[in-house]
Amino acid sequence: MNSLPILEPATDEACCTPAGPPALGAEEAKQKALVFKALADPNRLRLLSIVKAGPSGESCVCDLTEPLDLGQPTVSHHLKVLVDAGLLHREKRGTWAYYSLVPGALEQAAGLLATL
Amino acid sequence: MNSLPILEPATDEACCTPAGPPALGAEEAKQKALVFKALADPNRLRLLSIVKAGPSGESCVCDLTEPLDLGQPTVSHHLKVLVDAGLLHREKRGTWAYYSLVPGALEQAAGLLATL
DNA sequence: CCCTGACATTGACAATCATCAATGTATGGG
DNA sequence: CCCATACATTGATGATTGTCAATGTCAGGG
Repeated sequence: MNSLPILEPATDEACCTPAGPPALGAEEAKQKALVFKALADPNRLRLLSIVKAGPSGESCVCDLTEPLDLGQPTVSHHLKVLVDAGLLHREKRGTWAYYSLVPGALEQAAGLLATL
Repeated sequence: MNSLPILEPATDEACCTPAGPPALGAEEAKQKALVFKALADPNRLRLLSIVKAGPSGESCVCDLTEPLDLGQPTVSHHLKVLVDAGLLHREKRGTWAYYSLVPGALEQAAGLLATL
């Protein structure tokens, strides 16, 4: 659906905040908010944490369903949100689906706060 | 209501993720999610941006209502959410209310992503 | 005092979201 | 070919949330 804003040059204004629109353009703000929306759920934060802590750097859904005490469809839904936000990567091997952190995605999300 | 998690030592488990609970505890995750929930709205991101870009580092509500094209009660509501999240500071002088960034709050929020 | 201006609070409503049960799809084994 | 397993998708439901209109509060000016 949506991914991390790829550092677009603020498709909004010309150069140096010409006093017209506010510092952060409406469209730019909407893009950045999508990333934080994906992070704004406790269970999704835990999913990211588990995937990150995994020994091989990746986890399958069956490993994620149990520790969260959530149904499998719900976990699948959260994973989809994180993939759409550009934070997780999905790779299907055989019957299993393996999720891993997109390299640098968390750092880039953190960077969004510095460029407000 | 709620503020930035003050770097608590993860009131959850004993020491080194003893394989029982997942990497990020449920309570810890809920606390961190509160911060990102506050950031998960385009208009609130723009509010932070405007306050940050302000020449004196602070802005009153009347300066924030117009550029966002929102009603005054709505802006007041968003500002309250940001204050409750520990991101903004409110100071009332005379008839006006001045909002400013809590020093280091954005950096601390960004740091939450590094310690997932 | 009353009146105006700046802001907060309340109540209501529509929209979004998190969750689950049920069902769909595809892969691998027999 | 059939069945079990792993995961995704759909539909429904209750809970949050963003927004506004109306009202409340409080300071300053006449």
